[in-house]
This record gives sequence, C-alpha cells and structure tokens, in this order.
Amino acid sequence: MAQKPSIPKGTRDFSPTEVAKRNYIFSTIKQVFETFGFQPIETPSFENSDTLMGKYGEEGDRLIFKILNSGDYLNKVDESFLKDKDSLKVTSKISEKALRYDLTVPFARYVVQHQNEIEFPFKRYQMQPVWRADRPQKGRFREFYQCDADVVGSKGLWQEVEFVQLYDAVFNKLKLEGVTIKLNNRKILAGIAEIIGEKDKLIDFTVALDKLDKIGANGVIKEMQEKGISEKAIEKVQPLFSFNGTNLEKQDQLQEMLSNSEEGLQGVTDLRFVVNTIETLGLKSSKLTIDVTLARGLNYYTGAIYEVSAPEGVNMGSIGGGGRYDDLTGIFGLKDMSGVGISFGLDRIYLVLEELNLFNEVDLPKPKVLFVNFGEVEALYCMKALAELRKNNIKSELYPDSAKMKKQMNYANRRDIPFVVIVGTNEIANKKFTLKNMQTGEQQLCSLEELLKITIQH
RNA sequence: GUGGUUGUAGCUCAGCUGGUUAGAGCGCCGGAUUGUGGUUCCGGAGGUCGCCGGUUCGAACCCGGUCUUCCACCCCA
Repeated sequence: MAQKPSIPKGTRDFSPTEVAKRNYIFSTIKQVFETFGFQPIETPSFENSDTLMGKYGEEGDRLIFKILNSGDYLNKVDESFLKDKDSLKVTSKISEKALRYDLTVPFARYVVQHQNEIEFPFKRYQMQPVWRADRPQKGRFREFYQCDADVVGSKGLWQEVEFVQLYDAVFNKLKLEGVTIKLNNRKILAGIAEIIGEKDKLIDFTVALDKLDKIGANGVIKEMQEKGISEKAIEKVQPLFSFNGTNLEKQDQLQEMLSNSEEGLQGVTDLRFVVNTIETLGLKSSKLTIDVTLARGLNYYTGAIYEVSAPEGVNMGSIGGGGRYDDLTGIFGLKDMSGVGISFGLDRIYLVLEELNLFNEVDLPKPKVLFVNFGEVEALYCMKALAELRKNNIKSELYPDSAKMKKQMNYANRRDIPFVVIVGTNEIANKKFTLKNMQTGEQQLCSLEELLKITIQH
C-alpha cells in the first residue's frame, strides 16, 4: 500500500457514531439557546487579518492561522524585510486573511457592520468551528467548535442571571450533574488591584491569581514577585488565598475588603444581584460559586466573568466561559454598546460526557430494516415495500447487490440492523414477506401491513 | 513557543546485547454451508518497521534531523 494519508496535527475525523453524539450535544444547546430567545447567525470561517489581529493579545496573534495570499505574493514584499527575516512584517505583507480564532470578535464585527439592520438588544447564537495554531493536548485541538450566545445593547443584570440559568439548563438536559459555574466580576479584580496599589499591573496580578488552585499560594506569590508586584501588595492580597465560605460570606468579605474602592464595590453589588437572584430562583443540576481567582479569558471582559468547570473527578479544563464586555464593538468604531455572552466548548463537553458514559440515549441514524437482495424480480418487489416503510419514516434499505445470503446476513449483523426481510419466489407468490428478528433469531411470514406494524412498534 | 513522550499488518501489541525470510491475537477475504448472521473448523491476503539521512560487513533496534501521538508549561474551550 502506498504511504498512508493523514490529517493535520490537532484535527480529527469523526465516525458516524461520533457525529451522532456531537449532533446530540449541538441540538441540545441549540434548543436551549432558542428557548431563551436567541437567534442564529453565521460568519465566514476566515476574516480579514486586521479584524482579528491584535484582539487577543500577543499570545493570541501567534495562535491565529494566517492564510497565504494568492498569486506571486513574495514579489510584492520589500526586499529588506526578507533580508532581515522579519517574520512579523513579512507576514502582514503576504497574508491578508486569517481563520476565525473565536466567535466573539467576528460577532462584534458583524454587529458594527450590520448595526442599521439589527434590532437592539440583539440576542444571537452561533455554533461554528474556530481554529488555533496551538500545540494539541488533552481537550485541546487546533480545530474545535464553540457554541456562543451573546446579547449586545443591554447593560441589564437580568441577562447575566439568565446566562447562569442557560448553562444550568443545558447541562441538566445533557444529564451532566455536578458542573460548577464560577462567577466573578472584573470590577472586583480591578478594585483589589486598586486597594493594594497595583492598578497598572491588573493583568499580571489577575493572571497570577488565577493559578491559585493549580500552583498554590506560594506559587502565586512567586509569580507576583517575578512580575514586580510589591511585597506590601502581596501581603494585602493574602486573605484571597484562603478565601472560602458560602457565597454570602464571600460577598460580605469582599464588601469589607473593597470598602475604599468605588469600582470594587460596584462589582460586589453586581455580583450580589446575580448570585442572590440565582439563589432565590434555584438551579436544576449545577452549582454556582463565587470565585475571585477567576480571571481567565480575554482581556476585554469588563464586568461579569463566567467559567464552567467539569464535575469533580473529571480531569478537563473549563468546558465553557464568558463574560461582559463593555467596549467590544468600540474596537470597530461603535461606542456604548455593552455586550455579555457565554460559550460552550463542544469538544470538551463531548469528552466529559464520554468519560462519564452519558451518551446512552443517543439514537444512531442506522437502518432498522434490511431487505435481502435475491435478484431483479425480488428486488423490485422489495422496493415497493421499502417505499411504504420509508413513508412511515422507518430507516430501511435494500442490499445493493444480489450477493450470497451469508454475506448479506453478515452485513446486517455487523451493522447491528435489528430486522431482515427475506423475499424469494415463495413470498412473492403469496404476496408476503419473511421478517427475521436478528436479536431473537425468530422469523415469521407476514403481510405488508404486519411488517409495517411490527417495525413501527419496535 | 519551551520540555518530555510515542510511532511495527485494518486494530491492539510482541520482536533478545544490532545478525537469515519481522510475529501473535482480533478483524478482513474465501471454503466447509448455492434461501439464513452471531459459534466452530480449514485455508488465504495484507508490512518501504512514520519519513529522510548517518554509523556498521549487517539497522525495526544505535545516532542526527523531521513529521505525528499523548502529556506538562505558556495560554485557552
């Protein structure tokens, strides 16, 4: 055999079974999105580079897949850039398009571009693949799907409450118990940075804090020191390292800690509203907890920050995340348009459901009835019955060749088709069908009406 | 981008300190069995040992590079 073909690193093929399971997740999320009032949009898989570049930080730019220009692209590049091996400058000359890195930035672009056709507040959902030139590892791929729901044009906190409910509704539908929805607020983080006198190091400070459960308090202190955060400031942050208790206790502690920061207090008020409303209304199967170390995600979050972690015992990064971004469309020239949204990581949810064996209910689109093919006359007789079965939405097929019986039975057996219909000269003469149940091995002679009745019931 | 790890038949894997013709199980194809699958028995096909180069009389095995897998870091869904 010739050299086996392959697919690029971090991409995957999906078998019929896998597609069925993925579609089950897709349709569940989609259904919940729609019941919450969101409408779908789609955007191109690639955008102009300047739409994407610079929106995800330096690290993000590195991870964006760039698309080479067509034609003799090197011809137009300045000799000196090539000589200097200046990748950055050469890249911008030879590539003007790039693959979508997430769904939020293209959505912001969409809103700005279509602002006159959109009815605000605009609630849209979008389920499409995104690409990142990352190094693959567990639950991390270079091509994966995000399922996003966002609202733009409203600052209302009710929407933030609804997103928590939406997460809960989806996981409840998927029968995924024990998911933790973590909630934080960027204003609280900003307030803390202000209180400790490190306002300009907000990002470094939050990134380090975010690693608390992974590298522990000492690790966080070490990273903060490396980033040049003062000892005094680190001292003041100490209470956060052992921050626990109920959501209510956490709110009170934060309130006290941030009493001298207007912004911080606003964050506590917002957080309080969402958490208390959810506690009044209740959740079906997820838990909501305040997590002040939660800082991950994109730099553009300005208010609420969500992150969803898999149930305890499942080793998987976050399976969803989101937050509020007041200035998102600002980068494309539309001011004062607040947005808030969440995202589901389909591929990771898949892995979690697989690990917990929660795919039992997925109905594979495999045929229920196979007609054995004995030849032209018999096949024609079968085709007439097939039309009736299909009219009744019974997945059924005729074996395409008049092959040996053993081969046809074997095919039905391996594909786990529950019924086989055998039609030969006897059956045709009597206007009947021999219906064989492949599980029990029983078979009976029956009319078309009986055949329909049995297969519909099954 | 950094560090580690993996690659032998369709699949899961053996393969000795480097030594003839690289093996097993499962699967696949054919037959026993011309209208009856799953079980059994018999037979068969299938491999440039990821790729390129080097060392050697000789490389699946040693060395270098490269691609790929998985894992950790960075970052993230």
